[in-house]
Amino acid sequence: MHAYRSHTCAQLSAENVGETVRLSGWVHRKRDHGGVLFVDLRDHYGITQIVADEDSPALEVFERLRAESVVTIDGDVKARTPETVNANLPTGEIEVFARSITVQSAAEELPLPVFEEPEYPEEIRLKYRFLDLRRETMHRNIMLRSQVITSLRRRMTDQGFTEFQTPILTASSPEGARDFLVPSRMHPGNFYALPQAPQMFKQMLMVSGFDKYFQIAPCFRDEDLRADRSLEFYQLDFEMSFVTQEDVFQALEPVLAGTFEEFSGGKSVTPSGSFPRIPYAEAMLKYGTDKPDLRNPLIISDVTGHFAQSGFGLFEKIVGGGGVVRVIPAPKTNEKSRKFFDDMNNWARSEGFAGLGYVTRKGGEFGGPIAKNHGPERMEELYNELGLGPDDGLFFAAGKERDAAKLAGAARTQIAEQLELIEPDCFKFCWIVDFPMFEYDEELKKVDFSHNPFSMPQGEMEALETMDPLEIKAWQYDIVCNGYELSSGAIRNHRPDIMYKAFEIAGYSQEDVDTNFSGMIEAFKLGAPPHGGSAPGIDRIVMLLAGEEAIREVIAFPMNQKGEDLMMGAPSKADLRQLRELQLRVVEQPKNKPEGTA
RNA sequence: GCGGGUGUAGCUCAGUUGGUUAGAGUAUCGGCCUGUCACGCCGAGGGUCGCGGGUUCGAGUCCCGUCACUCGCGCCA
Repeated sequence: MHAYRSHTCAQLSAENVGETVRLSGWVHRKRDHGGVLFVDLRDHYGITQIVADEDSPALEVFERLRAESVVTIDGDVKARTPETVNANLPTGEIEVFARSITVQSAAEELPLPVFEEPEYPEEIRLKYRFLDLRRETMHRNIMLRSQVITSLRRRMTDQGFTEFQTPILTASSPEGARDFLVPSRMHPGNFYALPQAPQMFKQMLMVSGFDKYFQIAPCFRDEDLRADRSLEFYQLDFEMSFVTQEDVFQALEPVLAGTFEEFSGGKSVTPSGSFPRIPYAEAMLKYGTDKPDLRNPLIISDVTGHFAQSGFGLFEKIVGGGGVVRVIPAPKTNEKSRKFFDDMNNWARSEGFAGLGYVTRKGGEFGGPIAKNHGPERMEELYNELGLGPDDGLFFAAGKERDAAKLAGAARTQIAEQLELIEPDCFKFCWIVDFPMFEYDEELKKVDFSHNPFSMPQGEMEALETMDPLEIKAWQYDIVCNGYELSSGAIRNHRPDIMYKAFEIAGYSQEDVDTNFSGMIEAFKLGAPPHGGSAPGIDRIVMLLAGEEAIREVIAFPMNQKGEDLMMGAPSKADLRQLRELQLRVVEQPKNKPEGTA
């Protein structure tokens, strides 16, 4: 017989009654009745009840063994009597009578219980992640992650994509985030950078003639963390040659829709081939964000024109100063108290906005200061234009366009949540397209790239030469699901002449480009195919499918919000020998910075 | 860097208007128990109320500061 087990803890059933078996696992739960004792023995696969009585040498061993100890049991499979069958357990028709027991590893008192799953502080969960991961939900999440990755990989290879590996120790890439640097021992004073994405390499693979690349790629960005963002994360990174934006969409939609359908547990998924394409400008207007949650039925409208002349002085002033007025409907709020509307305004203030105005309407009767000053006839006109009914409220976000759009977007989410309008049990995808190529940087007082400088401008050279730079769109796109940005991507600029011209508009010379991006420019001068791709975030995909609200719940060993690994104790100080080898010295910063220093 | 929330036993939490020796469940330890599956019953140990300062006759509770964790903003595709 095998040293540790003849079966797993999920394998035995009534068919095995009478067999002698060997099981190994963790003591999940122990029920000691004195002369008889039951143990739920757990492994990766499931749970089997072990029983020991005074005829078994295992009885007194189990009596002093704590939960989560690891044991090997030799015993006989016995049928349970009908009244003792546990219908909740797949192995509930049988139990194993322990003939002998070997304690492989006795557990001390636990800092957090594995059994049952109340909320625990993340600090303790992360410090004892190996215990946390034994819990059913976490175990299931991590298994789901593996299955999702397997499915994504299969769907990509089925479409003719080839998986590649690209360097982890590399040079700084031209993404916008802060790099992680790794000192080089052989080149003191020089540093590798960890990839923020394998961007340059995948483009180089296209130039190398490989046509369709993908990789489950680790990426590193040294920026502050969020619930859906960590220092390191994985992307389904892919790139294709001789493609238009439409080709990229047609390649990715079946992969995402297929994977979501496979693992959504019956929730509806936007079908492949019908992901809506929403231009960036439209998204900012209608949803107040470039990552709209389409489960939310509310649509923002611009009503600036209505308030150019208005009895409501504040809006008139804002509009006169070049600002805008946006509105978010609050359908069927006639029964809502004044507190509901005031609370929304307080919420907006707590979020750092100036405030959120509102109009109430009950049975056609308008209420609130905006309606009063603007006048009921003009309100009626506005309502008719917006297609709103006699019992619909209306919230107002006014200010500079950027601020008003942002407030309206946040309010749209808040209102829909309060009114429980978010459609449950579905995954709604959309593409955000036509991102602007350039934007005006208010701080630097100059035109700069708005996203990635290596995207192809729509209209190519002609657009760069003839159009207002701020009007030029890029072949740049994001894919969004339920309000989460899953990826961004682009058709790349593979033409050195267009590259130079684009950088010239942003204020960089040909020499700047040659110096900073020599490898890429060189490659593009020696025969580069038109190409493009995208890179959906794996952690966010699994998070959505697992129904979790933080990617930490689908990462086996995540960091806390300060970027610390509490289990391994990273980051940690380097010892002097290591530093000497690298010719580095740590310069301590004074804790209390005197005024005027950076 | 900034704003919100949280911090009481190993863990989850309660703690009234500022008032006796800070409680419960769970876990741990000891005792009893032959059919449980959240087993049950009896008992015990376990506390810098995050930390520091202040107000007060008296602070877990009020005030100020600070730290930790977390959510968000900035930042970041």
